[in-house]
Amino acid sequence: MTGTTVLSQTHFLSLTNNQPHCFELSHSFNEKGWLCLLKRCNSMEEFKQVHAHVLKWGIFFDSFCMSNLVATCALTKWGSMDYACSIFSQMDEPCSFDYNTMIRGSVNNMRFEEALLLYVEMLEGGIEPDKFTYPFVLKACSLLGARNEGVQIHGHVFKMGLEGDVFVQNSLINMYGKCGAVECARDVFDKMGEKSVASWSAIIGAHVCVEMWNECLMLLGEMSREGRCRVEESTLVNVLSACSHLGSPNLGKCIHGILLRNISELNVVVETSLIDMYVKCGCLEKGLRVFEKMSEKNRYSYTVMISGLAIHGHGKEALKVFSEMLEEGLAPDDVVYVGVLSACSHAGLVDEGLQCFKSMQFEHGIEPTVQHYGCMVDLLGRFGMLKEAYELIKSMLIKPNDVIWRSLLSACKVHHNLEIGEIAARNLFVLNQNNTGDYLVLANMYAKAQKWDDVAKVRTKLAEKNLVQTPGFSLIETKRKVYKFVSQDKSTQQWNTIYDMIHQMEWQLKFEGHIPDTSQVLLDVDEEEKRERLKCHSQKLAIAFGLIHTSEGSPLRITRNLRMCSDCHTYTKYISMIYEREITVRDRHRFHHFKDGTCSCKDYW
DNA sequence: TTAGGGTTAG
Repeated sequence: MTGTTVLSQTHFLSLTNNQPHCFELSHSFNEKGWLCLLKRCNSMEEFKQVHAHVLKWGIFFDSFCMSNLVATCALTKWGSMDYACSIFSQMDEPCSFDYNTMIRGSVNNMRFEEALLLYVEMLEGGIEPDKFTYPFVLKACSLLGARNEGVQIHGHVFKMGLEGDVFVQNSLINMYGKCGAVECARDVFDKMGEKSVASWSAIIGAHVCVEMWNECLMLLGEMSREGRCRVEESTLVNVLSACSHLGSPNLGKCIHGILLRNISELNVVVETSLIDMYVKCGCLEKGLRVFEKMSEKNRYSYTVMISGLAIHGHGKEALKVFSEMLEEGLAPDDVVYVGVLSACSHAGLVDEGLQCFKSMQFEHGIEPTVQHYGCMVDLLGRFGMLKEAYELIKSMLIKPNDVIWRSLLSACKVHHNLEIGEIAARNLFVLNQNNTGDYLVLANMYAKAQKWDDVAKVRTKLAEKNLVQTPGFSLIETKRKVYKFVSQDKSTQQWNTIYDMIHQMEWQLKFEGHIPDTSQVLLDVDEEEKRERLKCHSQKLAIAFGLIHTSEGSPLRITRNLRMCSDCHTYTKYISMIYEREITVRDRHRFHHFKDGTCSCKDYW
């Protein structure tokens, strides 16, 4: 506990951790004693008293003393950047040390523009920046996403002859990475002599920023092969994020192994990343095991667990974990409520969702954001309560975005309500006219209602706008390698074998009574062509590849970038039964676990 | 004279 401070004319008394410190000011203050006192300050109150005495003793204009006052004020947790600025402004000749302190303090206090202005002021004042200046100036650029400024500063680094400093190089890699210029980051990295762990973390982080997940994993491999740097937690957190995005549990498990071998006690950040990786890779059980074993849980860990249970359709369990979080005394925030409401939505828990939406606002004082409304519209809409969903949108205090209207439109498609669907589409097209998927959903609804003129109108609009559909793809991992398939894909060398398998599967499916749902194909082609197109959707190609390259009975895991079409959903249910395989598919919204001809979503998705 | 540098989860 930090107690009160009483500073008299002759004594400085501070109660730190209940230990009184008493100094004879007359003996110690005017020499090095003031530095001692400065170091013992624990609050601005105490600092101001030391400052007052510095002024009283007339040592204020000693530059060494001023530098230390500024540094203490700008860099301690309890300090004040404004107060530091006021002392700094009184300095006649601030040196590079003072500028470095002020730049660092500004960055730590999220005052990034100010940090850059200080740097400019420093240059204009003819004060030469040193190797300590650049890491923080570059950090300001990364956090501002200021690539142009970063490039100029990179030029200054060369001019100053500091391009060989490992900290400056690491900062450059980070700056380029955060600004999305991965090639420039790579250039700095490749030219480095000795690389530190931070260099590897920074370059992997740079690839994470631009979602080059495979490259992240390759870099980790390179790092281990080089063997000079010990892999640290922070490096692996980045790689775990790559595994989550790739949906690659085997690689994720390897990383977990490396962590367990190298680090005796994992910290809460790493454990949270592990849970996130496992649940996003479809291994909910493993995620739960990590979660249960955690010695310390915070709001982040609860959020990943709740959202994880949500995307696997375990709404009731997600609500149970949420209750545990509240019992632990952790205050919920807006992000955890997004997880809670989406858990209700994925599992069709309408009453519970409505209840949570109310308690979020009235018990916990959290204003609903557009994401919360999105979850609620999704929850009501999926359940068929389309009028209620529409009423909720109309009652919103904030402007609904395209995601909200899209959610209503897709619910209208599922429940065949063209009237509200058209309202949703109209509003949606005001906000976003360039999403091909939206036009296709509307066209699909018209097609179901046999309104062919309207289908034609939507198609014409698509053509006029020159919109191209986002190419759907499916990823599958076998033997620790991730393979990517797009619809009608013939790019792989083995395409002949894969298409033979597709053909074989088609016969099996026909025998079991599967009828392809050609309404999913909105092309003006005959039925036969539609069936041909349908059977080569990326997910089916990935399944065929998986069946060829994995041993009998082993599970298949597929990750997709888009939502699954209903034909792929039915098809995969049949395949799980015919080939006796458990198939987990992660689409844009959630996980589907197919087993013995059924899906864990119970066809509610 | 002083102190100071990179990276990490929903």
